[in-house]
Amino acid sequence: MPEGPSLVILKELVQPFKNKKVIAVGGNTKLDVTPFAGKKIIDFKTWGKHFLICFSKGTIRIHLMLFGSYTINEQKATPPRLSLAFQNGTLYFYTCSIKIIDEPLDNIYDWSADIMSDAWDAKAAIEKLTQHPDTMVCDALLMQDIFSGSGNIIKNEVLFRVKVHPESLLGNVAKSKLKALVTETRKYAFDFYNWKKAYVLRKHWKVHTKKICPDCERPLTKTYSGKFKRRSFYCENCQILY
DNA sequence: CCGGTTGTTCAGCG
DNA sequence: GCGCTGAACAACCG
Repeated sequence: MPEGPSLVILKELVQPFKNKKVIAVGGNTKLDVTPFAGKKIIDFKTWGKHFLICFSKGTIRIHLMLFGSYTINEQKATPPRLSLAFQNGTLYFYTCSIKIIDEPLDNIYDWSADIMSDAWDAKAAIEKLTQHPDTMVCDALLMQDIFSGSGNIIKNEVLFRVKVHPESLLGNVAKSKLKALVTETRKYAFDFYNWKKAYVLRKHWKVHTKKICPDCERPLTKTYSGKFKRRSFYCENCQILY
C-alpha cells in the first residue's frame, strides 16, 4: 500500500467518516486509544506516507510501513491493529505503526515537502538537493524531508524518466537536471495515483522489477544502491552517471 | 512454496 | 555523539 499517492486514495475513501463521531475503538495496538472513543474526527490528512486522523484534541498517526493495509466495513482474517467504528461503517488498519500526536501538526510537518500536496514547493526541493552534494540521487529520492511520500517505485521510475543513473552524486548533476528530477517526481506521483486508482499501476512500470530496457532493449541492471541499499533498476546505456 | 519486499525505527557496536 | 549494520515487524505476491 504504502507510497504517498496510495495514502491520498485512502484519504478519499474515508471521507464518509469525516465529521463523524467514533463510537468505538478497538484493535491490538498497545497504545491507549480509548480517549478517542466518543470523539469526532474533524479531518483526515496525509503527509507523504503518514495518514493523520485528526481530532480537535490530538491526532492518530498511522504509518503502513511495508506490509500495512486497511479495509473499510469488512474485516480481514487477521486481527486489526486499530479499528474505528462509526454509525455509518468501520475503518480497520492492519500491521501498521501507530503514534499519538499531541502537538499541532503544523509544528511537525512541512507540508511543502509532500509530493502530493497543494503546498508542494519545487523550488524548496531543489534548494534542499543542492545542500547534499555528496548524496546519491537514489538516496535523495527516498529522503522524506525532501520528497515526502516518495518510495522505491517512484525512485526507480523517476530516474528512468529523467535518464539519470541512480548512483549519480547530487553535486555533479546540473541544476537543470535537478529541476527536471523534481518536476518529474511530482508528475510521476500523480501518474502513480491515477494508475493505482485504475488498478493499472504495475502495467505502467518501465524499469521497476523489469529485466529489459523499454527504450534500447538491453538488459537492465539491478543493484542495491546508495546509503539506503534499496533495490535500483536502471539502464546503464540510457541513464547517465554524473 | 519459499524468497523477497512499495518502509521505518531502534539496539548495538566501533 | 556519530555513522553504520542488522534485526524486528509480519503479509502478500510471483
